[in-house]
Amino acid sequence: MTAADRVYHIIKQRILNGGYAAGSYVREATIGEELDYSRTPIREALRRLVSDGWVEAIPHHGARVVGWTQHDVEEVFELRVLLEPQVVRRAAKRISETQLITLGRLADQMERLSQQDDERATDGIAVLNNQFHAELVTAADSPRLQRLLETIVQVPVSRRSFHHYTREELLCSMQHHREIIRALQNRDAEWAAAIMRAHILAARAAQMRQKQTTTAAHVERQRNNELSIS
Amino acid sequence: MTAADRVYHIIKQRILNGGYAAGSYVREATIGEELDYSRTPIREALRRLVSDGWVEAIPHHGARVVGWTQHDVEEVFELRVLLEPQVVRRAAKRISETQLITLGRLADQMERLSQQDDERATDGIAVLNNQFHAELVTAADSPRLQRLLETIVQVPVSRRSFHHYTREELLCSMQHHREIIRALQNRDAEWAAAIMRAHILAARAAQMRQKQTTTAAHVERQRNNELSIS
DNA sequence: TCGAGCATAGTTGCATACAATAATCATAAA
DNA sequence: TTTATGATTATTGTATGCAACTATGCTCGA
Repeated sequence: MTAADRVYHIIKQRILNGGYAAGSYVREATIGEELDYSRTPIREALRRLVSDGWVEAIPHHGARVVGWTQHDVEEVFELRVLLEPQVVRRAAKRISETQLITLGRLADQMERLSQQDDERATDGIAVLNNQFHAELVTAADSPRLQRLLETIVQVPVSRRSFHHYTREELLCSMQHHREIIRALQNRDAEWAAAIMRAHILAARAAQMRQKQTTTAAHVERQRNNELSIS
Repeated sequence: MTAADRVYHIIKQRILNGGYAAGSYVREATIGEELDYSRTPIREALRRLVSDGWVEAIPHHGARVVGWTQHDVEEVFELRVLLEPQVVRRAAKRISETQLITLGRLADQMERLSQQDDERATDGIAVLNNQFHAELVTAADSPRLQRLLETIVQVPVSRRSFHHYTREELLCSMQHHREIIRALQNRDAEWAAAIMRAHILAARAAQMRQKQTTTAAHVERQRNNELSIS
């Protein structure tokens, strides 16, 4: 792993953790001294973050961390509703028995965790859920589709959403996973796609609802029409 | 415009023109001396080309120009069939009168050119067609959707396809443009999406057919399962 | 004759110094 | 008081030299 790779991941992590606030500038020299790298790998990392859409390059003024508005989140869901069903449509024709077993195991674990009701369990579910979707993307076997999804589905956004699910929504989501697996076992592309579509639309609904119930701590952000991403 | 920008465009152009063959390496030092830049802007340009998907970075071995297989083309069409209808679905709700007029003018010009039947006219149609689609993307007003399309729709591929249309296919394509405009005038998102879907599937059919009718000059490429991109 | 290991060459990866550019602030004139 | 203009400063953009790494070919041993 090169220095540029390391710097890339460090900065990305900081953006996700809120270490760098939206709108703030990431200076090449500043972070370079802090991490004890020269500006060269920092520059490369920032360029990659720009093309990933995490920061925007202001010519001769630096790299600014982008802010997420409610509108951005809606845009992403609109695209996920198109692309994620396509993932399972392809997966239905290509998935292996081994992959189906893996998906089943992930669904088992998620269901077990969803019995409990604490923060740690929810975190666990979020991780497993990401693995579930990653396995589906692998089974879909389309590098371009994978890249498009990686481009738009910023992990923290979808991950955070789990924390705002009601108990009912959580169970519904678990049901979806089971049904997706059944559809894939039957090699039924359209069935799988239909459930995945519902799965994403349900996630969107939860996210949209959360939009309303903002705590006082987020008032400033709301004023700027921005969202916490971590 | 910075040196890195210039280098980026030069290399990209050369890849499109066939100056750099698929599979060949673009050496930082070599092209640096040739264009009389240091390696730094060259590196940056190559990194951008990597993230655009034009070249792939082999660690410690250089940037290799990627080759397009028939399979890649199919993958792209599969995604365009999803995304381009979404463009007009959004555009139907947002497009302005001015933009509708612009689209109408572009359709006029394309139809006029399609009366003729020489290479230059076909080139002209290709350019106008790109403008037509670009106008639709603008009207859709979704930066992310725009970025995804720019990522996957490599202009030369779709552009070349026009040259392989039969007379009938060309007229059909012109009809599609007209009907898309009518659907947008009626603010009918699903009508517009349906026609756009047909439009892309028709383009795919033409492309797939062309796969069969390869000239002797392309035998070597065919042997490697690669396609001309320019 | 085959394989393992080592040397070497060629390429990218990184650091540092310098150049260029644009924003900001102060100052002066209208 | 406001605006324009120029100096200054902060920041990115570029060049160059050196370091690190990988692949390749050669040599030596089995």
